[in-house]
Amino acid sequence: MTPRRLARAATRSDRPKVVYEQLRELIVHGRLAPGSRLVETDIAERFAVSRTPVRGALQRLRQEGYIVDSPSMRQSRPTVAPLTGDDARELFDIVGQLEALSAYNAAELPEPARTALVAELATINADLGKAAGTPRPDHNRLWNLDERFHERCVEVAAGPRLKLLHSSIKPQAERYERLYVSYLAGYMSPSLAEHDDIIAAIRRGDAAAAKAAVERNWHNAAERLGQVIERVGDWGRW
Amino acid sequence: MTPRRLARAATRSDRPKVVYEQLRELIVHGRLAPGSRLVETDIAERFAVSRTPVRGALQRLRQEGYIVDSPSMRQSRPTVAPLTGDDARELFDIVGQLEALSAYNAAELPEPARTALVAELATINADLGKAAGTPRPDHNRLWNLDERFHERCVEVAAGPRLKLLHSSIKPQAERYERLYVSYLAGYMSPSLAEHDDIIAAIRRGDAAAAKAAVERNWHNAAERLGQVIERVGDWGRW
DNA sequence: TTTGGGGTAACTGTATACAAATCCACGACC
DNA sequence: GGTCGTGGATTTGTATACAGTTACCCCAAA
Repeated sequence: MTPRRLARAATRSDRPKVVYEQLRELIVHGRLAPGSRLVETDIAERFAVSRTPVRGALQRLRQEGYIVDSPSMRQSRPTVAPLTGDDARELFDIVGQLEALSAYNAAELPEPARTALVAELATINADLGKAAGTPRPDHNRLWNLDERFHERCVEVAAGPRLKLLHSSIKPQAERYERLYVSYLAGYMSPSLAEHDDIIAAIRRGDAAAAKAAVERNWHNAAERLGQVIERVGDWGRW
Repeated sequence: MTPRRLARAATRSDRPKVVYEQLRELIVHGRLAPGSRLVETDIAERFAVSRTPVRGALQRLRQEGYIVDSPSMRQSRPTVAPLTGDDARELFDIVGQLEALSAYNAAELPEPARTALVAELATINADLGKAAGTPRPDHNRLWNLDERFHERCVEVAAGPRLKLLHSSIKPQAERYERLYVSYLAGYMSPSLAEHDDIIAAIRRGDAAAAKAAVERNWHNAAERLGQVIERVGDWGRW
């Protein structure tokens, strides 16, 4: 990957966005470990831009929770946010609440769109079941399918505000999911059943049930993940 | 008010924050009308700082939804976000979901804290009832009490992430509430009863009920507000 | 009177120089 | 040997100059 050229080639007003996306990618995929210090000048040099667009990207990452300021001093020293069990639980509950609202709206969608969505979700979940059933499941594929399942509801049914919020928070859950997906692969079958509940509720237009089903799915996921984290240990704390 | 001196006196690393807070205050209180253009140079001059901290403040306001970019062009021209019925409904539902999660946690609080919170909420709601019962209610006082009622749950029971999210979204609901509070004063009694439901659920430690009660409260508030907006007309659109 | 085009003014994006504040290491003194 | 202080290096915060783009205004022509 050659970030230098990407950022340079970017048109004027996209530079902060490009830097933001690249950094986020690095954080989510763990290439920037929790606790790492982010130095403006280093980043600027690395992407071949000045500190100005870098500042924009960092501020956004900070506001969205990907990076935090070192606790000690008044002058802010941004570091990659740590991954802890408590944070995971809170984060998953929040994402669950937001996606639950989407599901609520999805269940109230007018008829042609709703059936289409249900069909789509059913297909994805079936694929997910098949992928999980194989002897050595492809973790990346599992994650992608699960991701798409949740994403579709939001894309179709959420309003602009909800979409914005979701897109800024969801990737942070991705940090945890990507790290622990190998440990979580064994817990797929309850998740599959929960997805079926969601689909059924949306199909019959039962908004309250759809909402509750999504909340359950995420709350259970938080519990499963929390247990795994406690077993394996936190990252970025000691 | 003399913003010049405020921003100047602020210590180095607080300047963007001060500008942010002042601008947000102006927007929330309607002194900056929906659709107004925000020009970096003007703001910088007004607060007697350079464009750099102003940019930080604007970026934050944009990300939180207080300002939007003029629809047409690639270069961003920030304007104060319009107020519409649809947006109000979506916004209130989101805030409701977040506060519902807080209430859920509040109902699971360990014992000394929970009783204290319940007592506090009961007092506030009683004051609210008294204030609403007087012949010519003080709208500002009504709003403050209602605000405090909702705020306490979050302060006591929410985790750091939830608090952060809430503090960035809630003031946007405030924009609507402050504008329409005079029209909404007549609808206080259902809201009072809904508050009582919340208090009762937390008191008996019924987390699910507390969550549902908060969601109902906000969803109904969204409906009441939506009707008022449709009657009175949107702001910032025509 | 309205519409189209060109030119100018205004505003934002970027880069960079400078100032202030913190951290780190080294050394002196107890 | 340990601890505290001081000086330099590092890094962020701020201001400002410059470049590129957009919008607006004015004037001419239909």
